[in-house]
Amino acid sequence: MIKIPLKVTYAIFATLDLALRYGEGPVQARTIARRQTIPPRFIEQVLQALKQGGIVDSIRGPQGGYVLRQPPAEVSVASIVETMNGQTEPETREAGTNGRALRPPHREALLSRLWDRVYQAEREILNSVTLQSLIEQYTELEQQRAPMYHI
Amino acid sequence: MIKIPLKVTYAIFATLDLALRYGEGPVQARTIARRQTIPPRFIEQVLQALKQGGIVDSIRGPQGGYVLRQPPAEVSVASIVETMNGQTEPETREAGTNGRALRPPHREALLSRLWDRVYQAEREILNSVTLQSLIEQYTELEQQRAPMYHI
DNA sequence: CACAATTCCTATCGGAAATGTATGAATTGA
DNA sequence: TCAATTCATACATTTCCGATAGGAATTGTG
Repeated sequence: MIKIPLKVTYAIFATLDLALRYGEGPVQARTIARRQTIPPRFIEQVLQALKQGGIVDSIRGPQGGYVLRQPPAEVSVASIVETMNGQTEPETREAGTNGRALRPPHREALLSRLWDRVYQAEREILNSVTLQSLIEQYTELEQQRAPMYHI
Repeated sequence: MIKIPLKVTYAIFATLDLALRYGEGPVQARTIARRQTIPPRFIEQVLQALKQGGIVDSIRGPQGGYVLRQPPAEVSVASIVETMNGQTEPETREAGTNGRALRPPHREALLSRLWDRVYQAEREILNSVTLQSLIEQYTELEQQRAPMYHI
């Protein structure tokens, strides 16, 4: 029931792709797009945002591409989500001041306290998950599927 | 950073308005709209949704209106939020199946697990808050503002 | 029964946001 | 110099959200 923008999902898969090749030099946007089935021209914008957020670095020119700025264990999903969300805020519309007659001021405060608690809980969870732990979970799942193939 | 639809805020204030008059007979949509500064024609839709969700009951005809279906202590904010969110789902679009080349199936599972955890945490918080407790918090805040006036 | 008050149903609309496409400029290794 | 790549920006399309509108259905009251 939670609404996760596609943009965020793309960003996680893209950084996950980079995490799997961490230390092996830059990966091109096109390559990530192909492997992760993300629209090629769209992923550029996602990577731009991730660069602005300090998640990835970029190398221009031939053989250029993108690399994770920090090792996968240092990159929390929270930082990715926050980066992708906090992108576009042209005007902080103040909902509630649209007409006249502001209700008692506490009315608004009541709910923002509640939303704050929810947001806080969300952040704690996403902060505890890193690209590294995601990869580990992933390989676990893979092994459950085809168990002991390597023995 | 969390995006709470106005619809949800309206729904909470509307039910809160009903909670304050619980047991005193139906309240008309127009009355709630005026008191809570909500667009009159819009609140009808909100109340419709709340009715579909089993939160309120409606009485038609003159002197009709809306009433809470259960006492305020029994109505959790979670039930209101879920009712208002789960409204419009024409088709559960499966992101990722749009072209060809499904990625390894676990890739999707990985994230849905994560979102599930987040959603779960949110639900636990919202489940612990009822209209009754909101009212109590509200009057507490009011008394802090103008303390001891009644002594 | 007639009437008016109310809920109920459904369509529509404008603007904003999300998603995706397009074009070309800037950078840089070879 | 050239080609591969990122970078910047604008544009198009679709979907969602908040809101408005018109009238149908229900029902208490005189």
